[in-house]
Amino acid sequence: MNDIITESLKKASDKAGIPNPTIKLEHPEDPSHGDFSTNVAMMYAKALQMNPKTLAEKVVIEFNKDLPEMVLAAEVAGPGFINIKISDEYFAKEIVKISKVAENFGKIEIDKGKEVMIEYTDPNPFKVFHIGHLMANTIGESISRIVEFSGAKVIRACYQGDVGLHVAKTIWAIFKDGSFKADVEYLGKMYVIGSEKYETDEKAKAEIVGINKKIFERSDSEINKIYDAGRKVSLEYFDAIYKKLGTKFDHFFFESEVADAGVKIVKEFLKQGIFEVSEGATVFPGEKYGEHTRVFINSQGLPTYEAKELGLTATKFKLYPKLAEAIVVTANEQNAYFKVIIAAMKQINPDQASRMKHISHGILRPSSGKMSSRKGNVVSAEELIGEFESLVSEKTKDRDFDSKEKDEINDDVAIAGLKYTILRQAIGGDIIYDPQKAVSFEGDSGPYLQYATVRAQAILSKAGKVVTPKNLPEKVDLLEKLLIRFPEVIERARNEYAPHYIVTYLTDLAAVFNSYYAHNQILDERDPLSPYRISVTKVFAQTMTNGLWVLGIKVPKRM
RNA sequence: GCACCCGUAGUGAAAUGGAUAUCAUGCCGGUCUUCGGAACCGUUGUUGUAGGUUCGAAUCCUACCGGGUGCACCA
Repeated sequence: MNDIITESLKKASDKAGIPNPTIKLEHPEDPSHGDFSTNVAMMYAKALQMNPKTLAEKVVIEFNKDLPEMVLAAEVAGPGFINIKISDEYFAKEIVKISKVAENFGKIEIDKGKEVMIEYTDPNPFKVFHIGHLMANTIGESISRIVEFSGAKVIRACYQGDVGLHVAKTIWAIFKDGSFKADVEYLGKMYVIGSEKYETDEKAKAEIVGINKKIFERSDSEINKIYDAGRKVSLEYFDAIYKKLGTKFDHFFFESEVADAGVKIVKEFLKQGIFEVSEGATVFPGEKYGEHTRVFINSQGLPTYEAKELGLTATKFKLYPKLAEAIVVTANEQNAYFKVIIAAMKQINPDQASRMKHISHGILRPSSGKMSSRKGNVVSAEELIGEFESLVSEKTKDRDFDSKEKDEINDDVAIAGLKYTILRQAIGGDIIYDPQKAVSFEGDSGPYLQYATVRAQAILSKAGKVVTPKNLPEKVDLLEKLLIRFPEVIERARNEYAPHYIVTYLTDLAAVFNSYYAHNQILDERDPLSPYRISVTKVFAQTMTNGLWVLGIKVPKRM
């Protein structure tokens, strides 16, 4: 529909004296202004030395001469907008059409045939899986699903730091502690101790650096034993969290696997002058490219995170050479770091560099202060999910469900509340998480969306079979108009890597449906419009289900 | 010190350079509780400051004020 209208407007504008115009079609905020509007006349008025309103009138006259079928009327309004009204019949017919193939409603094909890798979450074995990882996972999973919904083949990747100083710090503390427990909480504690000593105690620092080297070399059997056991218990623990969150990774990358490749690249391009040796370390002199200098190989000859990143990227493209995009989701404290990496990549492999995309998120903070697993004042994902779950179970405790179903509902609702909190706002900013408000189920919330969907599902199961309606309404509601926009919303979310457009849309849609529900009797055997309303309800339920799926939120059968 | 990001009702957010800045929450007031009231309807209240660009600025530019993050061998 959008394309047809844009085309007609283009022709009309051309006839009205605007040669080859760019047409921007938008939905006016105020529905009384029509279903579409465009500002072509205002955009080109100045260049043509005309009054925008007069120009708009001319365009409308031309447009009216050959109206697309679904358009009812076009008129000039305000400072020179052209407002377009679509016939109610068109909307009603579209809804009926969609109701027959609702399962795929919203899927688009702009990425058909493309392969896209998205790397996200990236927790580190031996460290806590904290709420930052939870945030990255929620965002990365949603972007993955948006891209999938757009037709691409998505490869979900997770990159885990199984070597590096953080591991050495943990193992050092375990040696000092004298005992070893294969338990993530214990490992987390040891990491905090090792980290503190590294900063404050020169002797400890030297020992940790020594252990780090041995980890890389795998030269000490006692270290290897602790290392292997600790790595295993961490990874199993992460798997349990992914399951709960609904993520299935296609590929796990480990720092230990990409380190050598990274070192090789740095050494090769050191010869070509891209890297330099400075104070015993191999660095990338970022200042030459408007960035800052970073160390890629330290003075002990070990690769830093930077070199490993290069190795990782090279490995990704080696395994999947066709990748149209290699997206990486991280916290925004890594923004400057990634700029340097991409600047270096541009020198090493400009083609691959152009396919890299870094998306960063802010922090999810419980009350105040920066969260850091180094300082130990972290909220773990487990704690946060647990908190949500117990608040949800408080609300469902009087419901008449058996305990197994209730557990599932509590899980789905808690995760919905959490993911909604993260995805409702534009990616990048901090999310201030007030425990009380985040769990409140009133108004904007994941459970509100689930509830509206569940209500619609209940009606549908009572209605039985959805039949093709014989009667269509003369006037459609805002609900139908909104429903039809779903694929547009997906496309915009995909183009801007912005799940929050979908959240905003679904929240709007659920509110409009709840209002429709309150004002219309949907099931009524005597009402000839009832079959139509059932079709609308079906399209609504499926749009919500599909939209929530894209956000990584499940819809329970009952709640 | 330098660089980047962010300042929108009491609170949390939205807004593709467009029309009267939207939504939720909060406060106050209301709704045949037949299809699931975790709902619906109404009232109240907002673009950090000062300039500039533009027919039009929350959005772009400059300065200032306030907050966050990052800047050499951590990840």
